[in-house]
Amino acid sequence: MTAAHRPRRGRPPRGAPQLSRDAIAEAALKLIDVDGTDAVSMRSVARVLGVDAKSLYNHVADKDDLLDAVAEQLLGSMRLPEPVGDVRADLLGIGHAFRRRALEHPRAAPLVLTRQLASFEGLAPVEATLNILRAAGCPTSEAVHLLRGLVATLTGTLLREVQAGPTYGTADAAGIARRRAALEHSGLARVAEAAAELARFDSTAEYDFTLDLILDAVTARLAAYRNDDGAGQTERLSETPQG
Amino acid sequence: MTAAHRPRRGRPPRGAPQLSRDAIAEAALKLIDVDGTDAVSMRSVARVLGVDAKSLYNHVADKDDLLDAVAEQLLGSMRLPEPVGDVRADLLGIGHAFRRRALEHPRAAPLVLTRQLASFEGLAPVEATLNILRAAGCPTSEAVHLLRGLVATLTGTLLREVQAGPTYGTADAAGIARRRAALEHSGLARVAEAAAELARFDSTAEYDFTLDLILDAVTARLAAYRNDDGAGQTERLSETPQG
DNA sequence: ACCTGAACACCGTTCAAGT
DNA sequence: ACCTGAACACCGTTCAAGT
Repeated sequence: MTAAHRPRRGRPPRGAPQLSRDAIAEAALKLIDVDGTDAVSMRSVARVLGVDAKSLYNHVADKDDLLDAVAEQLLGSMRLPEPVGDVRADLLGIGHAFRRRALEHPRAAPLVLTRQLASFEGLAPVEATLNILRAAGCPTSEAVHLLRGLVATLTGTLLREVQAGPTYGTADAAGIARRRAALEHSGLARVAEAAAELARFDSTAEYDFTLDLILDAVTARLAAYRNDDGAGQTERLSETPQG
Repeated sequence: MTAAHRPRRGRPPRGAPQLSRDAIAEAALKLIDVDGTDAVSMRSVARVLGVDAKSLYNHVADKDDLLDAVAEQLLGSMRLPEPVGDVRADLLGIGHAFRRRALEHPRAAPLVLTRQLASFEGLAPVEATLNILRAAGCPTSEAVHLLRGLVATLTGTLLREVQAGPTYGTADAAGIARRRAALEHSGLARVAEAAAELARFDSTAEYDFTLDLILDAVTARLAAYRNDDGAGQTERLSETPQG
């Protein structure tokens, strides 16, 4: 056995893939896309990178931090549509951008939707949303509450969609029939009555419905704030807004 | 060493805690409440029950099924308030019941909010919600969509709350000041402007705001369906409803 | 500065063997 | 029917030692 055949030691000679937080996140994402979050281990990620598992600790604090890195990368690289000046259309645009992103990496999406990210990777969507709400005449404090309501609704909707997976969709006729039968025999009157509707799930239609629902509420609030013109608020607008 | 001091073999002699899916779920919940979901392992749960880890496989299929059992137990034992006949108040009641439950076991809540439960443990809240919506004159199909919108919003809101934990609350003045400063220097105009509001988080106020927001939308839809009187719908109501 | 060998204290799960 | 011993193929992470 020559030296070349023995496992390397020290820094890689040359041409070896540079290890970095981003490269590690990318390798982990690749594993998640194929085999799910459970397939991520320090060892499996290292294997993808052709490196020893312990080397990762030079770039991420621990496994949790590695998963944060994946979530940050997904959230940070998200592209938002240009606002057109209509509140409803612009918020809808952000909502759809989120969904598009989530569906590009459905198995990684729960990471983004579920983790409490301490970094500032996710601030671009926040800025965009606040901008739309503020331009529509919403005081800062209310804008933050509405933002949080929107985020919660998007989170819940997307989380359900990506976790339901392709099995709970509209395609699997046999599964739908089975669920429907079970619901009809649940002994619960309303559930039985709605069995046909409960058994099937069109995720796009459901997403659009829920987004429409919450945007009804948001735009109604915006109209109310505009009529009030901030009465009783400490926050004031410096100029008459509206895009 | 006498026989009594050697580890047992075969079924426990007597008085030993009966192993069961419920007992296992309960033991796991105890661990989660104290040390979080990560503290759950087949071995740690078995230790709580004074039993070998492999014995658990006689009552749960695997670790995933064990966690499902915890989620089912939490969801199944939830008590819902009696409806009073007012849609908004009754839906609010269900929302608050969910939150109360989640806050009783904050570290276990993500399990319930996140898992795709195949069992029928969670149907009671579904029945209750459908009943409220149907009694208010909502056709079955729309009722299911509204139900899903409500669930998504509650899920997203509660998930954020339990995951934020006590550190991201209103109590930690130093943390708020730190976050605020960071947001002010983010380089994003709207984020900086709203830094004070973004840095703090009153979970009860936020929950109430979001629930209020979505209920505005739901009640507006109900009013619209009532005026339409189901025009263009295949679903019809057998009697004039409204509680 | 970045990598690895050796090592530690864990995991989930199978399967045959006990009672 | 329900339990365990022995065993397998894994984990995350530390720390000293290499280059």
